[in-house]
Amino acid sequence: MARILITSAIPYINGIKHLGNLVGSQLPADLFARYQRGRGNEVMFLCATDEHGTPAELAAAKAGKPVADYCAEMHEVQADIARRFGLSFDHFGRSSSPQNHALTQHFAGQLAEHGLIREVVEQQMYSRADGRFLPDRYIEGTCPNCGFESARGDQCDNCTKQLDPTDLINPHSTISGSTDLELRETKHLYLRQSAMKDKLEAWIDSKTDWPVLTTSIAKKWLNDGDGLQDRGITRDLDWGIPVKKGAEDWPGMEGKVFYVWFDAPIEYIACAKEWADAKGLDDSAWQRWWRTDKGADDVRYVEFMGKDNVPFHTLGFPATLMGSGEPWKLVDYIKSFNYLNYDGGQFSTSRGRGVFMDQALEILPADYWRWWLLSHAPESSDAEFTWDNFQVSVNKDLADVLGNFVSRITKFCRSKFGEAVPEGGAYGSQEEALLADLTARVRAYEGCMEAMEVRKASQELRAIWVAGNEYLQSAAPWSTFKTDPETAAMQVRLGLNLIRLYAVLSAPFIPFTSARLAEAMGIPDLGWPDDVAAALTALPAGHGFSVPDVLFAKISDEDREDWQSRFAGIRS
RNA sequence: GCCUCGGUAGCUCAGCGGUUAGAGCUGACCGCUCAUAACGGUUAGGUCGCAGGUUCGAAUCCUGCCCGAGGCACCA
Repeated sequence: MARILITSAIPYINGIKHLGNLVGSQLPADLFARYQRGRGNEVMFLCATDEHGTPAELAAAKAGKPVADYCAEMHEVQADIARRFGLSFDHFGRSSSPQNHALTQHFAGQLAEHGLIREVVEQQMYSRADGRFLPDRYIEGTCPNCGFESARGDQCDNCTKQLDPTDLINPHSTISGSTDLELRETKHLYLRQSAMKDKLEAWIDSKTDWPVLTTSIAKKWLNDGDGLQDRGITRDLDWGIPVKKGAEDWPGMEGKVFYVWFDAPIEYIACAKEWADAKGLDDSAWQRWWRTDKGADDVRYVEFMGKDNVPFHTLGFPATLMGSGEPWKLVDYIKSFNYLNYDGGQFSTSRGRGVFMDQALEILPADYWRWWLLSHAPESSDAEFTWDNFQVSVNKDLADVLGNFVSRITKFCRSKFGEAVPEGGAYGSQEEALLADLTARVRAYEGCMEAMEVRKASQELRAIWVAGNEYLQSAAPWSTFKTDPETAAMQVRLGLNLIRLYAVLSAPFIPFTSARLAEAMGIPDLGWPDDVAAALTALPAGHGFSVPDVLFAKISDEDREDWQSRFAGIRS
């Protein structure tokens, strides 16, 4: 039995995520986790909320709540939505957990001990009105190069020139609008990534099976300009993990916290400890997933993320793990995704444009979204959500091909043989051909799922559903029944078994529907069909079943038009 | 500006050096009538972004250009 460790990029705490965020990491990670569990492998699937940083502090202030309370509430909101989408995390943790505090401080201490931390005194913009240091992007002013009035402190959006906040004319805080800014001296810790450049590069070079999208970004950072640069890992903020050297205080760093991108990936590990603690297990339970000296040497670790997250997962986080000098498990495969756009543009939280996870579940069950999103996952390039496409895909694939198949076979059986699997008859050439076809298709489906080729896997699954309709059409039990009821019984028995097979195979994509099918067929045990022919005899003659309600109601034109205008957002 | 990825039928995509460029959806036609007016079959539809080049042969390799997206280091 293989052991698979799976992490999804951890969603930021600030607000409810949209469908693009969902399909970019959590949903495909869930697909993979469910598939691997279905195959009988041991899976640890981890995700969490990413709770630190300036945006969390600002969102909390806007909501008029203490940051800790705000994050606790938003964590529950996100956890609830994730549950309702069927995201099957073994644990959904928090980067603000005590476990992550301790582990992040531990890593910083280890890195310092190995001479990989240096202290840097630097000048940074401070806003007296806001009472905080401002990240470059929170400062706007007039561009000295082109005169654009809303240039940001790091770059002018108009002429694209790279800027320093001190370059700006009439700089002001984008938080308060205050112009009362000054340069202040502050001390920060830098992770000496430059010292680990060769080690990181050798490691990246060994990953020959990774997508180009992933390795090219890493190599750019490694080799561009002067090569890999050191990275600041602390900030002057109130909310975060206090800077400490392991359990010891860090002289001169009082009142400072670790930078969110330093502690967020460490939460992948801390999350496993949260899981163990919540279950009352000791440290060996989570260490066997993360420490190669404590049982993790046979673990395959796969990370899922959007392409914007790649640098931190290919360089920053591995640098932290390698630099610790301890035998932590490094990622084996990174599956990265492009972006999902919404109807000709980007999803936009501020404009209310596009569908957000909570809204999606208000209008349709999770499986509709899961199916569409996964079968249109932005793997090779950016993808686009349109209501037309959504309506047509869902109606055709789910309602017509799968839903109607289940309906026609169960209802036919009920009317001719009753609500139990009929007995009698033996396979003929049509059935043998179907078994051969299905066996080949199931093996192809497994191949796609192992390779995490999400779209192709969805196409294979759909083809497996279609094979059922083709069989019914050619076998025509409604016609056979008139002259040869025994053969019709065999055909129907096979059809009912196909439903069970579909429940098993479809579970990674549409888990809620699979569960309904399994219940209707009266078979709670959904073992993976390693032997397809055998799997199609799992429901024996005489086994009772029930006719399920309509699996997928079709989306009407009225619904589509209604939703299209409802989620269009404010035109600008 | 630099780097990377993408631009293939009306739509969503596959193919990435070798027979007449494929699939699903949409359209047209036929069949079936068990079923959510569902299903099955047939068929139509493309100078493979543009211009050059390499090759016996290019959607597939190279060069340039156009269009879209991302990255370019402290925004998560």
